[in-house]
Amino acid sequence: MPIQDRSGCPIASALELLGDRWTLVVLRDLLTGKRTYKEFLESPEAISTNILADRLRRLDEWGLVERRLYREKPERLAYELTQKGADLLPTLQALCRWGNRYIEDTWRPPTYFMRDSPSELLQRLVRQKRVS
Amino acid sequence: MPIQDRSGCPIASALELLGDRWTLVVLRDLLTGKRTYKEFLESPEAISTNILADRLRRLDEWGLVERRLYREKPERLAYELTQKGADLLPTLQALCRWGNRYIEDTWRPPTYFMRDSPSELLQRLVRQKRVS
DNA sequence: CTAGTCACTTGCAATTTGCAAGTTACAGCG
DNA sequence: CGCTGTAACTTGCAAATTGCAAGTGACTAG
Repeated sequence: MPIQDRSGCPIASALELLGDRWTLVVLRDLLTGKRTYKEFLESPEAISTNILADRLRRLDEWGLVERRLYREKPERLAYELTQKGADLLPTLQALCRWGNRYIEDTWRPPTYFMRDSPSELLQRLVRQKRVS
Repeated sequence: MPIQDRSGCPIASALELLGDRWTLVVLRDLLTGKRTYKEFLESPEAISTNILADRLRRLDEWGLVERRLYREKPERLAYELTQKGADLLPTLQALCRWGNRYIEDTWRPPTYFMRDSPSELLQRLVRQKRVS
């Protein structure tokens, strides 16, 4: 639970949700096509299960993702980015550019990740979902 | 102290330094002309003194700021952004745009903050320092 | 009937945070 | 000289958050 900020600063306010070690990593995964709890767990950063559940709950509460059953029996659910969530793409792109420039041995993300607009990327994710 | 990440992801790696509630708020202050410990403390978010000292130490260790005595007797020091630090401006700009769009009652930052390139802003800060 | 998968939750120790108070080094005033 | 004030911290400690391991419930496949 974050401190209530209410300074009115858009940056400080955004950090109430995003200002921790994991939330933006989950966002990165969502923006590169991951959709299930299991897929997030498989990322190389090895987030622990309770933290992941908590961050997904908060992303849902803030309206950056929506939970959607993609199969019943057995119940399986996917987390899908909303426009609000996808609109953090430019922030992640900028952060990524900085990381690539200043931190050694960081890999380059997929081309589409650095090139697409939030809406284009959202479309890409919808198409990908159809295929799988 | 952050977990050593070493996933190689530029985003996750950058979050080793930046992924907390306060570091980017201090960066925001630096990018809008604040330079001393006292000035950071006066920001409306009310960071506590031990956290501020720790974050400034880490920003220094990572090379995003440099400590500089601007007066001896009594010793007074200022924190000055390096190019590496100033190059986070695009990330903060993007985050700011997102905050203004999606979080209610957030104020608009100064025009130059949203318009300048990192180098232009750095120049602006140097000029400002001369005047004060 | 047994083992396996997915999506979690629970318990608990270790770390980090936030708050208050204290410290050091000097300056200015009477 | 003694006192108050300021800048830039540090220290102590309680409270909150994190990380790790183990457990749970619903179902499926063999």
